[in-house]
Amino acid sequence: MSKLKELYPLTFVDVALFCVDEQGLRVLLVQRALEPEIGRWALPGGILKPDLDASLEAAARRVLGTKIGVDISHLEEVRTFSGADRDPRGWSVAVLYCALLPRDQIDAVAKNKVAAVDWLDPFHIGHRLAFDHALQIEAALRLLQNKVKRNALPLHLMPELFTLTALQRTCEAVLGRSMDKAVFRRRIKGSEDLVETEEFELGRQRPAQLYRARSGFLFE
Amino acid sequence: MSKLKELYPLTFVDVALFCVDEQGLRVLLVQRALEPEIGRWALPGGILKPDLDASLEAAARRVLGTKIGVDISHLEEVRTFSGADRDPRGWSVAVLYCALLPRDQIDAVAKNKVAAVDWLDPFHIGHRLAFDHALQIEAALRLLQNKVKRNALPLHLMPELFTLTALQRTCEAVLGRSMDKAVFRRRIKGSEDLVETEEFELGRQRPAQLYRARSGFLFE
DNA sequence: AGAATAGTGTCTGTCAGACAGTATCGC
DNA sequence: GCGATACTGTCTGACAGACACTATTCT
Repeated sequence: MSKLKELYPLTFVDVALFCVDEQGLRVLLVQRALEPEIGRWALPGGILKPDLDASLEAAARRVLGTKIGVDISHLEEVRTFSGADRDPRGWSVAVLYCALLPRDQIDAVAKNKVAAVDWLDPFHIGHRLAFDHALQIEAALRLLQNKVKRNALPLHLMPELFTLTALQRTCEAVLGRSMDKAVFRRRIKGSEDLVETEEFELGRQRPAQLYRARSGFLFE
Repeated sequence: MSKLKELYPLTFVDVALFCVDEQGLRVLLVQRALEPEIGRWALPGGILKPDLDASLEAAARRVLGTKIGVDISHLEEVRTFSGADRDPRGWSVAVLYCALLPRDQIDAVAKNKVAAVDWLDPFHIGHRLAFDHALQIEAALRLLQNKVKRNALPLHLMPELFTLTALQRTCEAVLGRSMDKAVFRRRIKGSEDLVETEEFELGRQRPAQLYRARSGFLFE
């Protein structure tokens, strides 16, 4: 078996699942129930199973389903992490994926097969994480921020119907800075992915028009 | 052994090595000397060897050295390709890297351990390629183009000293379209990575000032 | 002088940032 | 009316595209 490890790397998939709540941007972490790094917080992840998985992306989707009970359509590869030292079990490859969860489905996360799950601020993780997962979160966060900087709309983070102000708050949460309202609206008005509805969100003030994402929209 | 294949994927690294010659942008392909896909053209690549390689990127660097005798400092991961069907030897993962070769080192390519090597136009590959390498070239090309579109300067493609016109021709070769000279110069004048020299390239016409890349520059 | 290429000046439209203004609700 | 939030108008500076212009070499 030790001979095997010299020939075949262990292959993992890890997922950085982001959402936005009242506190801002959040990333899902799970507390490890097994060695190695037992008790430490980590990104949800698992071993690639060639007999079960059609691809690495499919493996990531399976892991999200079995470990935390969520079904995410939109997964994007971030990059790989590899080497002999990143996991005590041996030479390993981890392929990191980034995923976004709509803010009205935050509570849908179950905790199958893990000790605990929690949403944490990716800008200030309070824990010392397992393996190289602090690095992984940083890489996923940067990918997400770069896309939003390039005017991609993170509509996967929004509920079915949302106001433009809510969308702006979401982009601000991702970037970690506030934006000018008029500038933001002017920029996104041209987007094909944004569909106006006839509905309004009522509140204590002037009602805000509701929008929805175009079906089949991409986060690009 | 067949049991093994159900547990461990084969892990490959492939490299799309680009250069620019008089014809425009080129990508390096090698003709396979072994089964599977013997005789077909493919990107240079090889199996990850955990006992030799410190990381996937190191593996890519080793493959470039042993197969075609070039030593490339700058490697960038593009993405992974995976699944049961992409290689007849079994469930596999291929991690694709992109690399750039200076135009004055084009002839440095040797052909160790492969039947033949050739530089081909990545926009119009004439051959039917091995595995999913046509897809891989497309992905690497898009990465390269996107960086140049975002005003990154592909200085790794340039020789030690070069004129601004030569740099523009290189960018045009990458993008596959021509650019306005004044616009191009205005844009790159602000770049920290571009260092003016006192030397000039003499020719049949007005001499052109020579530039060099700042040492430690990044392609971003 | 003329050809050829290096390099610059300028007009125009577009868009981001900043900020103030108007509109429409609940109370 | 007042507070609060939605939404819009406008000024300004930066920059891209287009294109014409000047500069410097060789023959």
